[in-house]
Amino acid sequence: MRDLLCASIDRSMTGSVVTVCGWVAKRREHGEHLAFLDVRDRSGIVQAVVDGSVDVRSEYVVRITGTVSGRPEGTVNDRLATGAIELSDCTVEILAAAEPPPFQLDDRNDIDEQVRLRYRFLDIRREKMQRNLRLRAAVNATLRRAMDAQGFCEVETPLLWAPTPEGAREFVVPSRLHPGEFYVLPQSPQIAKQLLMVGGFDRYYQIARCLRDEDLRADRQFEFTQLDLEASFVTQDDILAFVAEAVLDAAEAATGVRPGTIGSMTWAEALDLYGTDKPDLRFAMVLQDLSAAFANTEVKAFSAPTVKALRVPGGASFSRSKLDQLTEQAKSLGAKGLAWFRITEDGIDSPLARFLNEEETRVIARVDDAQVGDIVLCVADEYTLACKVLGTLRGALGSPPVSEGPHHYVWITEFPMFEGIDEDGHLMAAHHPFTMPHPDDLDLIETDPLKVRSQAYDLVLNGWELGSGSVRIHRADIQSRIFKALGISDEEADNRFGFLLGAFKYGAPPHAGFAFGIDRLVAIFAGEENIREVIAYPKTQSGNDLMTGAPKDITDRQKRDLRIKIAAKGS
RNA sequence: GGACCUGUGGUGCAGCUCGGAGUGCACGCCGCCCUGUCAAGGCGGAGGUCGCGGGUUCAAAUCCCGUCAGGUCCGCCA
Repeated sequence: MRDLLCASIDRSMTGSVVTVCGWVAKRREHGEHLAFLDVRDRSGIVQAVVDGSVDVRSEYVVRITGTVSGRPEGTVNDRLATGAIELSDCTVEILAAAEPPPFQLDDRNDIDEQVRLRYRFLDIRREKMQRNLRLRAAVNATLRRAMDAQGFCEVETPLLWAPTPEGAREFVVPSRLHPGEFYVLPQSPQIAKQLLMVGGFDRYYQIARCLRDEDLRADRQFEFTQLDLEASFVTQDDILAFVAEAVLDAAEAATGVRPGTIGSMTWAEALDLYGTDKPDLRFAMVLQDLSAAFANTEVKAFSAPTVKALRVPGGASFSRSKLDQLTEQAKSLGAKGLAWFRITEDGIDSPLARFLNEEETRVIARVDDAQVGDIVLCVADEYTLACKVLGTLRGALGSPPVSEGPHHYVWITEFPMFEGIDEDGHLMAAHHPFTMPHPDDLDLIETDPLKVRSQAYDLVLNGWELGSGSVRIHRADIQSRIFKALGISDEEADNRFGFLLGAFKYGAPPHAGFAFGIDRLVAIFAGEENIREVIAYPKTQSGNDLMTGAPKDITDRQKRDLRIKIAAKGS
């Protein structure tokens, strides 16, 4: 139907007759005998010179046959890849007429996302969406190649799985053949892939769709895509190397530059220095611990187990209302307040300045090599809270836009095994209950469980958590000690994970794995703040698909088959 | 479940504080003119439930209450 793509036409083809197909991106009218058409296909646009009587308008689908010609002198368009040539003596065949689209596809105006999503099929015709989705395809292809090259075998796992009421809320699928019983859509192929290890697929991967019925965010959709992998007879370091190879290959494919090796820090270091387990390393602003200097302070606001400080470069110019707003933010995160100290020519400017003794003043003024014009923010509280509050402020005040700055990858290792206590007084697993504790901490499971580190690790890029993984427990004795710590009885464990634990009795190899979000990775590669920009058909924050209208009612027949009745609201 | 922001011809915005005729800008659309444009240009034109409902008022896009939709965030996401 066509010979080549619009943007592939160049000077070397001058004189030849070619046929292209595409959409009319723009028509420029010059009277009865001359009009210019920009014809667009997936490659770009080429200009066709046609008679003014040719009746095609924006977004008509056309097939144009014309002679490749150099443009007359002085009419070359340097801003266009094909700006030196045009198609002349054109025959225009209208393959499909088109109504004017509900919004312009030329990026001249911003478009409300509501409108874009309602007409997503038009939105993805736009150059930016074409670029983003093709970037995503290139990343997928690279990831597959990298995993294949490392000896991994792609295995598909079921979308219809058994309910495992643990972790994220699952999407439920009613069974027609077994009315009253349900499948769930997997929040991840976690158990399936561990069973693959028992099954002897010692290097598994999959580009897997995962589904979680939790509230949506800029970086979270109901359904998202992960590069999921698992391997047997490997250490944590092996897994990190497999993943790094795939991610760095993808980065190279996406950006043209292969990043250096991925550094790492422990979870405890990340919390201490950055106040978060997903630090954005594109900028410095490291938290400082002033607890020692304020151990015996007279300043009431600072009489707390921990005093943490954050220097904000240039922050001395913050207005009082800006500081009030930061204080409110700190309070909403659980802090009792936020102390601030402007570093000025004349010393420290702060409501608290007159309460500080000489040594304390000196310490404040030296935080993170503070300079005149900076501001130092302090939170005094329990250690973890102080870190997290300042970590959040650090991100809010320091993080550049997604599209800016280098790509700074970092491994976060040695996550705690347990975090907090649930309503029933049981410890909660920080990762999941099959995570192997750190070998040095096995003795602490029963004595000091909150100190137990795990062999769980995250990959973080520019403040985004890309993914996480762990070495799994393959020994029944350790598993039962973890279940015990979590308050999961033998019966309960059997009920929830019986088929996994049962399978492990038949020879479970030591294994470990990882999964990372491709949506997030591609969004960062594309410089997008929102993963919807790299997903063809995303849902809104309230879980609606504005194009299809989903979710929707089903027919009475469908309900009858499934024996489903909708209860009245509030019942 | 909660907080905040947004909603005005097809699209993007201004108008809203301080109520006074649907007023304006850019793009698009339709018609006419135009033989070298490429953000083409010129002339003319059509196009509105100011998200929806209620209230205050002589009078509401504008003030108040409620509600819906979209967004950002908190909770949630083992």
